[in-house]
Amino acid sequence: MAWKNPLTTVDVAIFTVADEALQVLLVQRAAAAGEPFPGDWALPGGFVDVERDADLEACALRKLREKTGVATPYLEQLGSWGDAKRDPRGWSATHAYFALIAPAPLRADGNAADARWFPVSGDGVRVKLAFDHARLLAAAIARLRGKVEYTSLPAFLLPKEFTLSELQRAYEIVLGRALEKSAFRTRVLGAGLVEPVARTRQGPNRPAQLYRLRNPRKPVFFSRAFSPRDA
Amino acid sequence: MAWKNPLTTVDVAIFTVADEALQVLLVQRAAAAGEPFPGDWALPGGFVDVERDADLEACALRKLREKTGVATPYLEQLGSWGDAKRDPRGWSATHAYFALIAPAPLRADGNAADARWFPVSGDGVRVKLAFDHARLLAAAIARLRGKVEYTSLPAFLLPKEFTLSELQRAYEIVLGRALEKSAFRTRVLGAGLVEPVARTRQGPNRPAQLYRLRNPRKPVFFSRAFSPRDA
DNA sequence: GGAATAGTGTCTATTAGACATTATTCC
DNA sequence: GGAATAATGTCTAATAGACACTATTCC
Repeated sequence: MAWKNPLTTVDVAIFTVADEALQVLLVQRAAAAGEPFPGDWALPGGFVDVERDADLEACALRKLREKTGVATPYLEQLGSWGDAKRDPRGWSATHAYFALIAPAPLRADGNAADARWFPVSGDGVRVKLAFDHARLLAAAIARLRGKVEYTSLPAFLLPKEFTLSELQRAYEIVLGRALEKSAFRTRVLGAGLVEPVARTRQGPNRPAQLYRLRNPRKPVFFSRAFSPRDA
Repeated sequence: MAWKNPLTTVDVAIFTVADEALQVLLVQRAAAAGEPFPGDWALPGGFVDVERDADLEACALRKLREKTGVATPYLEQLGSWGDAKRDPRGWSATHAYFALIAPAPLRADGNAADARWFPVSGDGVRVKLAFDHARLLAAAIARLRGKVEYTSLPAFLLPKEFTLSELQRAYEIVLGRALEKSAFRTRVLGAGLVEPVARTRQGPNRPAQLYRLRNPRKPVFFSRAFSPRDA
């Protein structure tokens, strides 16, 4: 192989919903000499380890597990970005994924000395990101918002059991706009996306039926988007 | 960098519609000694050239141009596949794209001694493909079929000017099922996807209005899929 | 006029959206 | 009973699908 070969990394945009906001997990880069973007915040990621990672998805899952302990997220490939300039060390290409998980405490161990949830505002976060991660994150947010219009993705941002109101709230947080309750329920129940469990959520008011995903691995696609009106 | 780094390639699934079928462009691999999969058919692609390719998309466009001469196709990133075994030369990752172009004569020059259109049948072609290209091609076909339900992608498989009947036929070929004429026209015209040009297609019957894309760069997304009935 | 395809009109069924109403709990 | 949220019902507007019908060319 007489070829100069690009560097290969995997980065993961990990989302959840907490505190009434969409949150993304960022890690702080080491301040060691020679490291690019020392101290900056970045999406969890890094070089593919050809000894440990069987394939790209396994690599993404490993990075997610190292930061959150979550082993079975919703994981989707976002795309890849590669050019001569995005990494000061040379021509590099990253395989970007995005993951949706229920709110989870972060693992402080390992090399992830500093991992934190950041609320999403607009098409990014308020801190400057390393590499071209602002671009990756914007793409992840756009993909998520786009798919939420016609899929069940927000269900993966919630704990295993949830009420329809909580699900609707997750949709509204990601979309940034209110949805009509009746239409929302008809749609969700009609799609067979969830099934009721024999428990209710108690509160200072009428208890709410709890549901769980009928298929916790696969999202459901609706044949119509929400609010075609504004389209 | 003490890292063993994966090999990096770009592959492109190039589609068109001709002879009443969806066609994909394949190239025959060299039979030289040491080359993997000698003589097998494969998607056009190969190693990223860090000297010539500014970024991944430029690399994909270069490969498309080398085979077809087309410079401005509809080009979309399909995803990436990387693992330890897909290339006998070592851990490799490919960035896959898919392109839609109007029927075009192939360029016989260059290293593409043998490039041919193959009709798509089912989720692939009838010849055995090199590497994991059968998997890539199946993913490309699935993506195309899926998006055709709710986008204007088939318009990119036609020449610059076309009639609504020709556009409908392109949809039907990709989808593999008939569409209702009236609903189709209402939808296409209502979406403002095309605009009439001051010419008609003559034939042994009533001439048909010719249209062109209003925006030849960007696809249109419909808010509803075709035939939600069967969904 | 006949064949062939282009293009339009009418009707119905489905369903999202808006909004009102009823239901069930805690205090 | 009052507050709060859950859950359902009713009405309307939009539109896809089915299918019939009209229009325009060549022969």
